[in-house]
Amino acid sequence: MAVRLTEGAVEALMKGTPLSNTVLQLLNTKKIGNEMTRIRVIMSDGVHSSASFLLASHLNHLFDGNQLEPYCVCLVKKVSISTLKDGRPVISIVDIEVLKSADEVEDKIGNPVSYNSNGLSSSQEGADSSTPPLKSEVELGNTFSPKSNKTSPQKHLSSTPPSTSSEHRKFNFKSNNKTPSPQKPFPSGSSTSTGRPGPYSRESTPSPSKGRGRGFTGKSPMKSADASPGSATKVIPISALNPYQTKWTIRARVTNKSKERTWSNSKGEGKLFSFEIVDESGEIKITAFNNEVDKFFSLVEPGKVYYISKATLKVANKQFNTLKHEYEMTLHTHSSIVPCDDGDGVPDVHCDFVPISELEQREKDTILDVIGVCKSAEDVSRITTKSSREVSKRAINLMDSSGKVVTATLWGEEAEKFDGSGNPVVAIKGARLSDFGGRSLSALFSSTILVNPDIPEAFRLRVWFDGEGHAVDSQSLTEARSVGSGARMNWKTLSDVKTEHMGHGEKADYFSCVATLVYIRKENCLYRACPSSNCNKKVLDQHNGLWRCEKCDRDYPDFQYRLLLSANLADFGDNQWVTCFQETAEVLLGHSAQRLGQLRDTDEEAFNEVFQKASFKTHIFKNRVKLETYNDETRVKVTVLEVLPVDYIEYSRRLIRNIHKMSPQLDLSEEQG
DNA sequence: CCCCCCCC
Repeated sequence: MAVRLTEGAVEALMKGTPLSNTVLQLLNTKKIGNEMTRIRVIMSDGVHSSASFLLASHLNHLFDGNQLEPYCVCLVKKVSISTLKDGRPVISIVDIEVLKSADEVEDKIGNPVSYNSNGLSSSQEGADSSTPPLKSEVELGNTFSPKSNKTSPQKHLSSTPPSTSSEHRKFNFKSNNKTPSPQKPFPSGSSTSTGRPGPYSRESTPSPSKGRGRGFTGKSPMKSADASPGSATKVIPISALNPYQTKWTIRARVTNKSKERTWSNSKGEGKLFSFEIVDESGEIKITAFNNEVDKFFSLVEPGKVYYISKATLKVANKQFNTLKHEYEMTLHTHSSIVPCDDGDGVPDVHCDFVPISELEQREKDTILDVIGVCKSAEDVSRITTKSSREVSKRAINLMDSSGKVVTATLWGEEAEKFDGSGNPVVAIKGARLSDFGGRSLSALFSSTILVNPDIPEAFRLRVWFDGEGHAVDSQSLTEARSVGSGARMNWKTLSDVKTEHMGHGEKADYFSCVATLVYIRKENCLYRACPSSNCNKKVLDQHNGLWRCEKCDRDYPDFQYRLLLSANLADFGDNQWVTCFQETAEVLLGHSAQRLGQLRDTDEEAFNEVFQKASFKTHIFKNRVKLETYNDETRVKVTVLEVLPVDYIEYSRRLIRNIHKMSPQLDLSEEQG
């Protein structure tokens, strides 16, 4: 039986429509990323093909199990589409099923042409060879090239131009590699591998290629003979630079570039910009002033590799330079910066992302890298600094898969241009950790802010957030309210609730308390609920594979687990049974209802452990209390509306207040400490 | 040769 592909699906997906259950033919796969752990896929609907598909990593076993061989026909059940900084889409395949194996199909269906994200179809050629390389396909790793890595004609500026035109030619971009597609991807070309000659060798040595800028299926070409343009000086590692040696060339990648800035002080005025570069040996900061700004500002592009020679080394001013190098560099009239098109072996920017949940353990003022989904963002605002300067600022809330949120502040232009719509993934390299509000982050002039960066962490977060993360009850490390906002909290001890007869009135009462979860009833904490959104009604097992919702008056093929938790809270004076619904219960237990349902059905031990771990934890509980009559028995019912992490400053203030309540003769001012 | 890293 012939299989019918979902014609038009590729175009729709590429335009950002997250179609489900499309039937597509897989034309090819390729391992990508520095660790070669991501699988990129070319999919075809018979009309168009596209290489913008990425297999979500939890599906890698399908690739490893040789199920995703070329020409197999797949049901692409679920996708998650994200957009790279330059606007190109990445279609993450979240769920897929092979309908017809490669053996059964044997050939390409139809005559698909490659669909480019600009909406144009390339003519003639088959998808395999004509698909332009996505940056992601060649560079996925814990790295990024911050700005565009376009292969447009290189600007070529130098105060001492390259000596020969042949060398210039040699540096031209090597593209359009039409090598027939190898069945297996070439071996990992991790830029930090040590089992091959280093990048400083002048010998012509074969080198595994990361494939930068080469065709999708291109085989690693031999690296061309090394040559530093314009001089006979040796290419040395950055770490070997010092002020006592002047004849050197380094080959390094630009990782961070400042804006052009002017200054004016008693010593004079001028303009400058600075950038940072990295090679296998280390990093160094380079500053250009005045004429050198004009000469080099537009040439130097983040992410690109250059030969650099003839600059001045001076001792780094550690007050303003966070890099480890003992020296920093200043460009002068004879300095030379020449683009190097072959960046093999030169590492990309590396981020050491600190999970948001770990920020509480890190020391204040640490410079670190974070990545998260922008859950929400403030509007931009203008503030005046202590030195009477006006600056724009915008706070954004970043969440990662730990469910923790941290507030990060962007400044100036970064604040103004930031667009948080669509919950982009945001990475900040070199943010400063502050203890404001508990823990928060601030971008510095030296920070790099990346929106939807082209790195696996970002794809992982995208898939996580679009799948389950958006519904997770997050907890912020940054206490949004400062002093006085506690006024919104009606603080009570548990004994207050009783002695003040809270909830006995017409309307419900609301109170907040600090209490410890001393007991959680596991029994009946989960129920099977209607899968339609906002219904939540318990469904009945029809014992025919269907679940009946009385409220919707419908049978469903599935259900969703929901939590309805009964727990006992205690503080220093009393205890209280409370009810937690889905959202609060998930926070207390640290797992989604769905996950707990699975655990209960498959791993009782792990299920029990969740409750053990959640027990004897102290939180701030915001509650509703109301008198309820049930079977002629009247009692107060306390429902937990929100669970917040205990902020120790708040907590101690509250303790003081309570102690004061108990011993009013003590003059304890809350304003102290 | 700069060196601003901010605000609640």
